[in-house]
Amino acid sequence: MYKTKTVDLQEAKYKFIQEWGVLGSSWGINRAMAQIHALLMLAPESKTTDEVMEELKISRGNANMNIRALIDWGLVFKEYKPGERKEYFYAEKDLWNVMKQIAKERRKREIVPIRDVLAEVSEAELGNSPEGKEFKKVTKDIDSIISKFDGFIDLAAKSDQNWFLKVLSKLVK
Amino acid sequence: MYKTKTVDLQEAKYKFIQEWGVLGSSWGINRAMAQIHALLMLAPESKTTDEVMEELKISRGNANMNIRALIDWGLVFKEYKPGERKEYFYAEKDLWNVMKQIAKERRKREIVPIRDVLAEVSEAELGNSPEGKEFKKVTKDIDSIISKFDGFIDLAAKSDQNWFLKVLSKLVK
DNA sequence: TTTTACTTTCAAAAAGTTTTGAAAATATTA
DNA sequence: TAATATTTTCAAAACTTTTTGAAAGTAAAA
Repeated sequence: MYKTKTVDLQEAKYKFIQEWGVLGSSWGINRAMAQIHALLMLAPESKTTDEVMEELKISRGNANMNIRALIDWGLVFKEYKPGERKEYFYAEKDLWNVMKQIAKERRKREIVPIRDVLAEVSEAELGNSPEGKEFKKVTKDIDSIISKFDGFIDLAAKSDQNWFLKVLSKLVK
Repeated sequence: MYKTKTVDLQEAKYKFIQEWGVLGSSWGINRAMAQIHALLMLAPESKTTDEVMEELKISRGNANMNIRALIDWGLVFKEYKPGERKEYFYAEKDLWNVMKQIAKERRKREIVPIRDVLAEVSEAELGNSPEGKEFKKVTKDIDSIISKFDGFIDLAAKSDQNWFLKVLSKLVK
């Protein structure tokens, strides 16, 4: 087949997958989910559940549930191969699209709820005590920044990577 | 004292603190830590460990450890009051500074390690198999985007809120 | 229809994380 | 110095999340 230093590629893959798992956990994404995502991003071809189980040494249930979750997040897709009964899975590989997708989901799951609470709380009758005043000030301030971020994420999600990289380089130069 | 609808302020505070706790957990910050942060952000005056324990109904050990962690993250500060033996704590309230601080810490804890792995892995002898090629492509791509983010965070951390808001509004307008 | 291949579910187990509370350490006052 | 106030530590308990694996479900082939 291919004459490669197999050990090195396997080691490199392993290291990257482990680190992607660590990164995931500190962002509230479970290890298995992050590792499956890394594995599929690195794979030139789509993989079956059995391959994922085998390569990451995880159980069928675990593999199945986390592949579903990744599909749910729009980061992994299902594919059927002609003449094959098994389902194959492949990942979105463009990191820009990955980030856009994550931003969209997190916006829905996190920004929307906190803004709802802020809106609700801004209706409350808080009085004029120092406590009440401080509360108003801080929550108003928080809502103002969050709303700007929200607008930005919304915009970024509609734009392409090129636009974004231009913006970044203009800023950073 | 102050004639306020105490119930409403207390309720509003309670709701906000709870939600900040939920938000924290989905970003890998434990509930107590996020709640203490919220409590101190909303407080017009600095608070003692006992007040934090009392208001959030948590144990001394828990309060102590998480206040330390917040100090470690640069989000909470210690204050001594003349004639008092107790330590008082207050939070950074400017959300821009809070975010800058969090970005700085996360950069150190997360971006630096993943870039280290990417650098290490880019040195490996990967060969010319499809696997090796795909690995190189994907990791190179990831490093390129991460490095741009890294530069941006670094820049943002050195800038003030005004600069940032101007940038955002220019983009969003 | 029955068999076989494959996917999904979910209760129980394992692993991981957070919290408690009491004891030890430290600091301040008398 | 001893007594008191306060903070820190950390082992055990409580809680949460993740993982397993076997059973149930579904779909395709024989």
